[in-house]
Amino acid sequence: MGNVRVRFAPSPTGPLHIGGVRTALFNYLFAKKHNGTFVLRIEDTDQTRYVANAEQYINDSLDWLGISPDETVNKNEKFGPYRQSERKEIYQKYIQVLLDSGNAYYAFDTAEDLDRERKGHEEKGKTFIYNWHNRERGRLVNSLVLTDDEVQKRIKNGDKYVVRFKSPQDETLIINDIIRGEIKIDTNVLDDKILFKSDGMPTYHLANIVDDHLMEISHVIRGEEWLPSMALHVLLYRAFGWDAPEFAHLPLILKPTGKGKLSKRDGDKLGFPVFPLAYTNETTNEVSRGYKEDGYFPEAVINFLAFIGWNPGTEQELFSLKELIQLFDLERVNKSGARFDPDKTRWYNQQYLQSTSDEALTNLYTTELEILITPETDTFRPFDFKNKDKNYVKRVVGLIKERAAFVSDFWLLSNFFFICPAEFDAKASKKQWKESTPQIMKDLITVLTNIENFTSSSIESTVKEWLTKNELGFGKVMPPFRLSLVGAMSGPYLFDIAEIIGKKETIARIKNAIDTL
RNA sequence: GGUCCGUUCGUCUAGGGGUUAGGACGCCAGGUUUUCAUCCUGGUAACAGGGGUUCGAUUCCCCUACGGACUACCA
Repeated sequence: MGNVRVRFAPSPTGPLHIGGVRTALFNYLFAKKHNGTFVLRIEDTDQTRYVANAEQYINDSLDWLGISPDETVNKNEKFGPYRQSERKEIYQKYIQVLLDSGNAYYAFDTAEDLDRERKGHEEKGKTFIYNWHNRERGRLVNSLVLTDDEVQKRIKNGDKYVVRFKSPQDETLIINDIIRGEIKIDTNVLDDKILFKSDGMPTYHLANIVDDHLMEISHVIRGEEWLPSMALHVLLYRAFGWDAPEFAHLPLILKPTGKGKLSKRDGDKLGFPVFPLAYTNETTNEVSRGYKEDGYFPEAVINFLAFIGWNPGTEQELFSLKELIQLFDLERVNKSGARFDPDKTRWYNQQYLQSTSDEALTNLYTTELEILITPETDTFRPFDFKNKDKNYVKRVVGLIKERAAFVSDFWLLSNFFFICPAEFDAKASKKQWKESTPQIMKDLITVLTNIENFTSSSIESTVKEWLTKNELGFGKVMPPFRLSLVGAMSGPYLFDIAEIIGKKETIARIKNAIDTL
């Protein structure tokens, strides 16, 4: 393969959606696989939809995931500027080339005129296409039906106009897509798309082709929503006399349930993030959840995103970014859309959490406050880890990590290692705390007091010995014992808990339970 | 409506003219843990339908159905 240059070209209209992130990832993987260059270009030609902090958000997201561009605004600028709003003159120059060669023309139709045409056609059950079909009937006002003098007069007069592409007649285009193969298009069904808007800005189609050519893009990897535009784009390259890049249209990410593609609303409704980073809408103050803030590892997000619409053909599921780069192949990308599966994303994160060292998890647990403060744990997180011995926390983490999928689960799973249970699970208390329990617990305290070497195994053997000697059932002792230390019928192996919190605290908690219950 | 793209377990998918159609998530059951979770083992479950081509089709071709995208002076 020659010099590979790919680009991710989002428009800064809001936070980057997970589908966009997947497109960026596939571009990144393809670039790295072929020792190519990954370019980030900002497509901000629509001034009405521009959102100020969106560009920063895009950069932050790619940085967090570790798939930053090689070339973009303020970074290795070889073909800049990388913001389309700063390339206006370039587009003006190139639209003139198309006008001069007769591949484009001026159109003066107003939005109302066009609406009326569309409605009229619709009523007759026909489809309105702005192309040679009706152009020649002289119904539309453009430089194909107007004389040159009239056109010049209107322009001088300050009349609003757009520039349209003159699509060819009676041709069958055979275009190739790396993922889908050959696609046939009849040029007669193609619209004469607007290339240049009346506000002096190009549309996506023009800017995209001009920039991809000027930036020497070799492969265009983008979402399937662009497939219908591919014919226009190929035609545009031809009109300019340029070689077209290769195209690959990625399958869409669909809603977990129901119809259509994944949207922001689905995340709110089903309780999973749709954005890499949390995002606050500046005008509405509405906050959207992000994978980062929900406690996902970037590696896990990369892994599950890579597997939406692609797989290496083996039975391995877990891959590092490095491995993904090695294995990635556009030929193995699926053609059909994939439903998003929140359960599987959780599973991926759990896998990554299990393979993360206790040391690293302890650091996250004690320092990354934004991970800890999630909707679930927000209500009770009174603990300040600053005064806690780090080794103590690390032992706790080692004991509870296998039960967690997120670092944000840790507090719920381990709070009793740090604070004495303030209340006891009502259902469990009723069931496990009987009339005779207080006396048994008092005896247990005596037994525990006499243990010199307060380790899990010695506590276990001593307590079990005492149990058999006095013919006491496990069921009478262990459940209330657990209830005393944990406050509920859950948690790691009980003797391990006792060892970690220590003899003094263990006994204090049993006393506390006797007093409370 | 028109154009284009697609269709293997509930979901993500492997496979490919002759297979017990494989894996993962989820779900269910058993085991471990005298708790809960994890973990382990097992189970459930699929080639959209109809025509061809062929000795043979889930695999190739056509049609239908269904799903999706696009159909803006948005990208």
